[in-house]
Amino acid sequence: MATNESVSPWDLLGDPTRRAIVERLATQALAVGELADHLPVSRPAVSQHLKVLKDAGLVSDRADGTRRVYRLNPAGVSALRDQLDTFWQRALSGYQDVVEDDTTTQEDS
Amino acid sequence: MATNESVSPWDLLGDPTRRAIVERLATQALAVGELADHLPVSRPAVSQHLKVLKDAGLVSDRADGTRRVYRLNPAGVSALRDQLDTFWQRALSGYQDVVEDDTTTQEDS
DNA sequence: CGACTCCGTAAGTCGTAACTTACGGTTCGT
DNA sequence: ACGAACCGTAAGTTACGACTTACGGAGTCG
Repeated sequence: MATNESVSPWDLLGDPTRRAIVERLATQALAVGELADHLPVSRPAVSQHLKVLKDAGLVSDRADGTRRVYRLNPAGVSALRDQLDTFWQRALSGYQDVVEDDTTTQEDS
Repeated sequence: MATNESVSPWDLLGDPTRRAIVERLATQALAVGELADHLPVSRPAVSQHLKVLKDAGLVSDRADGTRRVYRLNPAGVSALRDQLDTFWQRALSGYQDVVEDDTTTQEDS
């Protein structure tokens, strides 16, 4: 059920609020209310975004009392990035890829 | 003026039609009508998408008789990819980047 | 010049994603 | 057991992007 591929990664990260949530969860696991406190939208809005992210397998949740703590799902993040990379390869194959030739990468990984 | 940064890369590539255009232009330079012939939308729709892509510096156009030939702009593509990479670094710094090697240490619901 | 091709823009319609408020369920503390 | 804290979902509103048709401009060829 995790890492659902039926949703385009562009749809997932297309929303700024959702990107902010992902960035925040990358720093630390947080409850819904804690996320909403630092976002310009209401708490239910955050819940709805989290549902989308969870359905896509990008985040996982864990009960902690009355709170629900969300964290990033490494496998989902990995799958997401793979999909984006796939686009780039499809888009730029047969085309001079001048991005990687830029050699501004500070470190290989 | 090229490589306008005021538009989010997610907004640019968020639309499937726009992604198809980019992928197609990566293969070869094409006129508006030629692009529209292989897309499920009308020619003006393609024109509007090309305007967005051009304003963002992703494509450049060249007059050829009555036709307008569009091609990808390498600098724009490079800049776009940099912006996306920036997001990933911001999102995943301080977080174990498991893209290259992950494990499904996951619990759901 | 006149007809034809190719294209960009204007104007308007429409679907949908994102948001709000309202409500009910679950859990914990006293 | 009662109230408070925390959350998910339903219902409804709204803003906006993508699309269409209609039109006019620019270029080409006879």
